[in-house]
Amino acid sequence: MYICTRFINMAGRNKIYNEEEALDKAISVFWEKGYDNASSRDLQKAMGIGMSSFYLAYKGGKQELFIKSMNRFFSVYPSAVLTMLKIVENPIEVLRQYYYAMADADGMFGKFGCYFSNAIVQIGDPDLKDLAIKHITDIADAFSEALLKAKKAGIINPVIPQELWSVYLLNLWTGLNTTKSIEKNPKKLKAAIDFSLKVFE
Amino acid sequence: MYICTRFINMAGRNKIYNEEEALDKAISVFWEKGYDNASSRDLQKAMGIGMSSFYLAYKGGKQELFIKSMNRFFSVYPSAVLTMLKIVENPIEVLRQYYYAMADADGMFGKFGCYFSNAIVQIGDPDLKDLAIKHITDIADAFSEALLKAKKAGIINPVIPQELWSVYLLNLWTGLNTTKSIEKNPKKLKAAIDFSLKVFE
DNA sequence: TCGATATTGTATCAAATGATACAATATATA
DNA sequence: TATATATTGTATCATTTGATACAATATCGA
Repeated sequence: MYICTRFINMAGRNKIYNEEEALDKAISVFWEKGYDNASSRDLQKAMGIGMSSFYLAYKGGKQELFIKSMNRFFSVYPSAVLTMLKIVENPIEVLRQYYYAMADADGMFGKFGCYFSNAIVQIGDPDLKDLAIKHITDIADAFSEALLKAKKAGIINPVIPQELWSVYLLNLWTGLNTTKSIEKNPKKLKAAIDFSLKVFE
Repeated sequence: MYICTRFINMAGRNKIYNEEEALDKAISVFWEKGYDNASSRDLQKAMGIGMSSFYLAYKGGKQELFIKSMNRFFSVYPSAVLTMLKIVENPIEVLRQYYYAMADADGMFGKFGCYFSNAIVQIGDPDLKDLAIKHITDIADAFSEALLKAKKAGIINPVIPQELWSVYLLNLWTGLNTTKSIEKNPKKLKAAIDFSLKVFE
C-alpha cells in the first residue's frame, strides 16, 4: 500500500486526510447502505472530505471509489483467515468460525452481510460485479486449497467430491448472506453451518 | 383474484388495461432491474399506462406496486411446484428440478434470480423485506412438509436433523441465487445441487 | 520570500427521481 | 340524452443524484 502518493521534488500541498482511513469510512457507508444507496455526498461526509477532493482523488467517481474499497476490503478482512488457514493443521474450525460470523447478529457481517456477495446481487455494473466475483472466488479457492492440504495430510476425509469443494463452500457462504435475514436464530444458523461442514470431516 | 374492481351500479369509465397483465409486466421490470433501479416511468411504460393511472391504481406508489407484484409472483410461479409436491410420492425430484431452474442460464430464474431472495438482499424498506421473507419462508416450509410426508411414508431416509430441513433447503436456494453469478457452469451447479440434496435421500 | 502546484470549499449544473395538479375524456347508470 | 364519476394525458414540482467549474487556500521546493 502506498502511504505517500506524491513524487519526490513535487511541489504543492500534501493531502490533509489519510487515504486509507477515508477508504475505511467509505467501506462502512457502502457496507451499510449498499452501492446504489450510498450517495456521493454520504460518502464525502463520512470520509471527511469535500466535493473537490472526492473527485480529485477518485476521477472515476463513485465507481472508482467502490473498486478501491473492494480491493481494500479484500486486503483487510479476509487476511486473518487466509493466514490462519496456512498455519493451522485442521482448517475446518477456522472455516467454521468464519461462517459463524455471518450468523452472529452483532458484528458487521451479521448486520450487513458479505461485502462481495452483496455487491454481486445488488449491483448492475459488470465491472464492479466481476471484481466482487474475483475476490470472493479467491477466498473460496483458498478455503478449498487448505482443505486439500489437510486431506493429503490425512487429517480430514471428505465425502464430497473434490471438484465441488469450492462451489459448495461458496454456496454455503453466499446462502448465509441471504438466509441470515430470513432465519434470525443464530443457533439454528450455526447448526446448519455445522451440518454443512460435516461433509469435509 | 378480482377481475372487476368496480361495484355494481357504479358510474364512470371502466379500466382500459388489464390489471393482472399490467402487474405481470411490472414483475418483468422489477425482476430484471431490481426494485431501486426500476423507475416509476420504466414501470408505467412497460405496463402501458400513464402517470395518473399508475398513481390512481397504486396510491402507495412504487412500494404498493411492488407489494402487489410480490403477492402475484407468489401466487403464480411457485404454485406449480407446491401443487406437484402434494401429488407426488417422492418430492426429491420435484425439488431438484426447482433448484435446477436457478442453474440454467436461460430462463428467468437463471438470468435474474429469485424474486424474493433478490428483494431480501437488495431492498432496505423493512415492509418489502418482510413480505419477501414471508413468501420465501412459506415455500421453504412447504418443501420440508413434503419431505416430512415422504419420510413418514418410508420413502426417504434423511440423515439431516429435521429441525434443519427448512433452513438447509432455504440456504441452498438463496445460495444458488448468488452462486449462479459466480460459478457459471450449469453442470457444476447442478452437481452441487445433487450433492446437497443427497442428505434427504 | 516566491512561484509552482496541489488541495479545498462553495456554487452550480443537468438529468433522473417519486409524486402531484388539473383539465380533458370516456362511459355506466338514470 | 344528461349527469355523475372514474380514467387518462400533459405539465409540472421539489429532491436527489452524480458530476463539474472556479476561485481561494495551503504548502512544497528553490
